[in-house]
Amino acid sequence: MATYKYPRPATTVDIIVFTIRQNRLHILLINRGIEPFKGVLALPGGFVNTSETLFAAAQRELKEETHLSDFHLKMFGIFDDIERDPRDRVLSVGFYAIIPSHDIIVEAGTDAENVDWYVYEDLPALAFDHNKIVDLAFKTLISDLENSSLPSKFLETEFTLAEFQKVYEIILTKEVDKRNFRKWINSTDYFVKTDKLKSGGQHRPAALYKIKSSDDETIKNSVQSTQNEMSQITDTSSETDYQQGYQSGFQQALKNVTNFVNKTQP
Amino acid sequence: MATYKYPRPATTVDIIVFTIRQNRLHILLINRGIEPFKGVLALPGGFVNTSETLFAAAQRELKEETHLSDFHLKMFGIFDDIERDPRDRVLSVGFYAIIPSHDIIVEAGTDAENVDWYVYEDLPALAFDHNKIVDLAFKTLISDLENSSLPSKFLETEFTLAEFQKVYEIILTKEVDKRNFRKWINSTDYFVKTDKLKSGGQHRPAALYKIKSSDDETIKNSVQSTQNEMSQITDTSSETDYQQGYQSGFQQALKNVTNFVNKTQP
DNA sequence: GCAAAAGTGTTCCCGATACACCCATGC
DNA sequence: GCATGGGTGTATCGGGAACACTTTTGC
Repeated sequence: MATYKYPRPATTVDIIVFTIRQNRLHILLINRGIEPFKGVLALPGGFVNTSETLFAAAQRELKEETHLSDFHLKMFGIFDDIERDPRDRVLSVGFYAIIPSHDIIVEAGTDAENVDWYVYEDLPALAFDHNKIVDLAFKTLISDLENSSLPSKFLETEFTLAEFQKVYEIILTKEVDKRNFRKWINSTDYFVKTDKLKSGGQHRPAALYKIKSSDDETIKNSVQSTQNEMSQITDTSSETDYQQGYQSGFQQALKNVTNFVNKTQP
Repeated sequence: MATYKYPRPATTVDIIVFTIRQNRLHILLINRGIEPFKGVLALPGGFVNTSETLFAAAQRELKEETHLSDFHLKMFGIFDDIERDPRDRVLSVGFYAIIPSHDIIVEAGTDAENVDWYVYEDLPALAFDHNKIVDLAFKTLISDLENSSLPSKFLETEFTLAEFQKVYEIILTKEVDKRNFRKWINSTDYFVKTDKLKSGGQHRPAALYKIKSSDDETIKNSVQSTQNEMSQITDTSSETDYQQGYQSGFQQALKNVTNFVNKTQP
């Protein structure tokens, strides 16, 4: 290894905060108050200190800039283009966060002139390579929908199945079959029907569901820990030559490893 | 954002080089020539310069320490435990490489007293948190077997189906059904039968296959580009509460995004 | 009673799996 | 001719997907 005296790239974290408002997926952006890209929209984020993990840095930055503190947080990528920051060599580690719609807090912090929500599908050009980071965040979010407990992070602790289904439909921009959706809900042991009902309009009240857990508060205010590891490099280019590998006879073996565990931490 | 004057973590790359020797999965380790962990086995790797991408750093380090230059290379994780390096705050980005068995070159470089192959299943305690890094590299390799073209990187450009099947069996430590395996080979359009045969012993010669590609050399000497992005945080802890998410009606949509493209670059 | 959303089962299809025998060659 | 690995097809099963009607409430 080289010594410690060489110039080293700096490291930042950038956070894509997803929420759903008015039936559309939104992300949180700041209007940059300083150069470079002053006045341009950018992701919340900032430099990583030497005394904190990447997760801690992401939590700290998001709190500083938006006063949000509890959310589902997940590392999804690293961005290392040499010229991605005009000032210096800066690596960035991307995180995405999910907050329920009712938790919306928008309050500019130190570095941000302005913080606001923007419709995901209609984003302008962002500072640095942040459009690229957002793209990968969204792709990761989509693939993470397979983790069943994830989409309920967009909702309050108790939710109707119609609301839950709507989350999928909004993110995927695709209609979902109600019967199959409910069949799947029952096939997992992730959700339980509470004995409460939600009445809303001139129709039959809907049963409220919640995540099955010994500790509801842990779920609601969770930050997803990943033991500081990530995997699965992705390529955002749109070649379609992916092909499934051979699985016969060892599909189970593959599944056991492929289906990474998601663990929450308080 | 903060200014650029704060102390910053250093960034290293560590590379797990996989190959198959004597029908067993091996990885390349160096016997560290310098403190800390002098005399202890460790992964090849080193510090990232400000003028290179993480991929370039991984290629450079591997070449410096092992004189290997052409290989399949993939980023799979980031390791940021605060105390992972006793000297300083050091982030490490993990890569794995695959080289065909016949390409084996072992030659100690600048920082390594010794470089050698070790059986994956029988590794000793390594320096730093390298055991943890190796664990995730292997898990990523397993899940990447679903990318069909990947396991052929362990072989020469032309290979028999028996050899190819053996690669799966060695890595998964599990027998694979020959008929289903060949059915799958034909169902993909990744491989083509050449008109060559390989005779080897008192039995019927086997047809040689190769990856279907317009440029065979590109495949053989490829370094996998990932546009410097990675995704899919994983957790090596062994909780088993993973659950598949609901897919009905939008499984295709999910698959299109989940099945990340693997792109090669010269 | 009627509008509006909640709730509920069955059938079809495809891909994954299990499984056994003949073929071509070297000696 | 026989030992050795190469090469081939069929039947079953399970999960994903498509699909329509009854139920309960508010007005």
